[in-house]
Amino acid sequence: MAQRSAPSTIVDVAKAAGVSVATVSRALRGMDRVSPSTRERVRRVADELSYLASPTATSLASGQTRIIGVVVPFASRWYFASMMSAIAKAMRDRGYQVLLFDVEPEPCGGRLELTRSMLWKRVDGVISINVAMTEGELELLRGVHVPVVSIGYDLPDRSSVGIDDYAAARTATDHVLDLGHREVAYIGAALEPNELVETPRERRRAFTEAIEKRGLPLRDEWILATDWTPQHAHDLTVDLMRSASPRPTAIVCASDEIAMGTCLALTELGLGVPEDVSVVGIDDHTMAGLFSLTTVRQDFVAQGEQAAALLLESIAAQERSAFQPQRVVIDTELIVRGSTAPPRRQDSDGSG
Amino acid sequence: MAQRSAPSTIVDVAKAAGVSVATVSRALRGMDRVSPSTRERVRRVADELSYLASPTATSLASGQTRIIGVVVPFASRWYFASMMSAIAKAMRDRGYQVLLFDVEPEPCGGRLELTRSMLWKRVDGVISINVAMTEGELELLRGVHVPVVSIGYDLPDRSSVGIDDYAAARTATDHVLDLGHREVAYIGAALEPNELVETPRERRRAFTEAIEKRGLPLRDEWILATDWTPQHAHDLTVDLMRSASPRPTAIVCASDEIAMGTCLALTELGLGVPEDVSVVGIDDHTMAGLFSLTTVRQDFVAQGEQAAALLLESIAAQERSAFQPQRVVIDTELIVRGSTAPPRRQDSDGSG
DNA sequence: GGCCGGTGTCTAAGCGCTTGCATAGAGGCG
DNA sequence: CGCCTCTATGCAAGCGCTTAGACACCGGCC
Repeated sequence: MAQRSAPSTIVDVAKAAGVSVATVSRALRGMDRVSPSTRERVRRVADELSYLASPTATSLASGQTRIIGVVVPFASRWYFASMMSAIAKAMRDRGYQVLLFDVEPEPCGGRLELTRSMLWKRVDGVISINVAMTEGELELLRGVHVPVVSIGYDLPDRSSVGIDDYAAARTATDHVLDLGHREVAYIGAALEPNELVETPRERRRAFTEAIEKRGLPLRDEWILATDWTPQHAHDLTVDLMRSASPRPTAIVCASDEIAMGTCLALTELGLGVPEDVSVVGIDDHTMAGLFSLTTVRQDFVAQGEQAAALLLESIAAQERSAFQPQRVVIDTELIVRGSTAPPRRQDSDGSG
Repeated sequence: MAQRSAPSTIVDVAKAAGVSVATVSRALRGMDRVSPSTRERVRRVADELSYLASPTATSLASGQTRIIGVVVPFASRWYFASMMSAIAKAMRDRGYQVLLFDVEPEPCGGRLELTRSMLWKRVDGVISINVAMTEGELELLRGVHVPVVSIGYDLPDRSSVGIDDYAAARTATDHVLDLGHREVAYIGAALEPNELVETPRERRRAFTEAIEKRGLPLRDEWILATDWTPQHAHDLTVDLMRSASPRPTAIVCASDEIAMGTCLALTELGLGVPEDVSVVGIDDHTMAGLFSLTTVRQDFVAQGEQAAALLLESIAAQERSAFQPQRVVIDTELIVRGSTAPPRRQDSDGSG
């Protein structure tokens, strides 16, 4: 007589357990005001009927979807994919699922903007990874009362997690400086027009300040800006090494992908890494080991965890309307591999 | 008097337009049995109230979530991230959102299995990218009546899209063979225990058959299997080139990531690509150009589009309970870059 | 003029939960 | 022994939509 076809609802469980649906709901969700024996019985019956609360019904009634959105500018790029994956895992552990908002720009035209229909009553919160939110989007998010935490940059009145970009780039630069390099170039990222995104600026500032701190000359033509792609970095490196005289003996890269492009370019030009040129990156990319790349590692898992935690806090706080934004900074770590070494002894030193 | 705070519901629109909620629902969803004038009025009122149907309520009432799940074994790897991104875009164009099911194996233990709670009443369908479904999962999917389309492999009684793995690998192999290479190695992927996943097997078979077709000897020790990572490919390449005698003059790789690992290894060993060894891959990875990699390109956008289309068909067909699985094969294309060239003239040819 | 088939619209019954409030017992207390 | 306080449970009103079926109205037809 048991209906194997139709999945059982809370009503079935209530009937089978001889209680009201309200009690079933309470019992199964671990709320108080349910006697231990009733709870146990309800649980057993629910199990037997392999009852599972309908998420859509639950959402409608409770107003919560247990889904969060993750906004990324380029879902297929390594950094974003890695971060997304880390977030998805952290969220899964907390009982949430992740909706993908890939706002990658179409060939023509700017990136996709978040809309009310993507968010409203759809997600309990949003994690935005390094995407410069427009003023309109920020207002939208405020309007639909969706908490946000940002990764990699800060949003007004929102929690955020990220690494210390300045410190990471400073560590990378100081590393080659400590090895004795004095002719050091920097390949970074183009500065974003959006003021909120500080990574390109901060990393570059760290580089220039590290150079200046040692009293070394700062050459503008040795500070290059990419679109973060290895290809672009490759091309810039070729130009740089062809035209510069003297040539830099070390190149600090704002990311490992940039560094990989640079390494490939150097090899192509017949320059040895690190014999002729040292290269250091930031990230600890999956392929960094392959390139023997010295780098400053950032921890995706930790960032995903923190972002998840902060978002849930924001959600909870919103309900109590008692929200205090927080900033969490995750440590980075210098990983020394084979792409950096002291500069080759110069026959001409210039000094004296 | 207008409540800017509370978002308007269908009831508000109905009142303001002087019709019943049923009419609003019909009018807004473009159903028939609504007079043009009424429809127009309802539309205008809805606009004015900036009404948006609550997705949770709609889902509860209609039984559809307009969300699909994408199952990937490693969300952060390039292939999966690219495919996911393509799917997300194709689905977005069709009014669906994408829920991420990253089933990446934990350090210890197998991969995460899909559960009823991840699927039931949550997604209208699932696209599974190259993940070997267990028998339990297949049954689960059947049980919850969630249509599935698979990418990169076939599932019994379900639609699928993919490239012709055999043809792709055959093209790659024939390419180096046509260039005159006779000492050719293959670095592929370990064969999956799951019978459904044929990519590793098919690509390898294409290689061996191409070799045999030309009457060339097949050396087992020149057929290597990786876990798809460049690092593994790198290590295998180093071993191969150190131990083999004679050495292969060309290496066919089952993917571009493998090919990149191989190229890096060769460079490290002081071997030129393509002067000493030609390398060909499959995929046309974002970084393939950087490595000047000759490769067989596969089109992610087309695959994502097709998968989306097939899934929507499956969903529609399921409602009419008239489903016919389909298999769509997307063409691949040889992209010749600089990593392949005729073999260097051998002083010893061995022949006669 | 009565009958009929369309249209356009409404009524109301769900969809399957959550939750505020009412209530029935069970003790504890004076 | 009556009264009050708690605790465990039930009742029922939502949550905001979809949709089957009822119904009114209209013109056309014999």
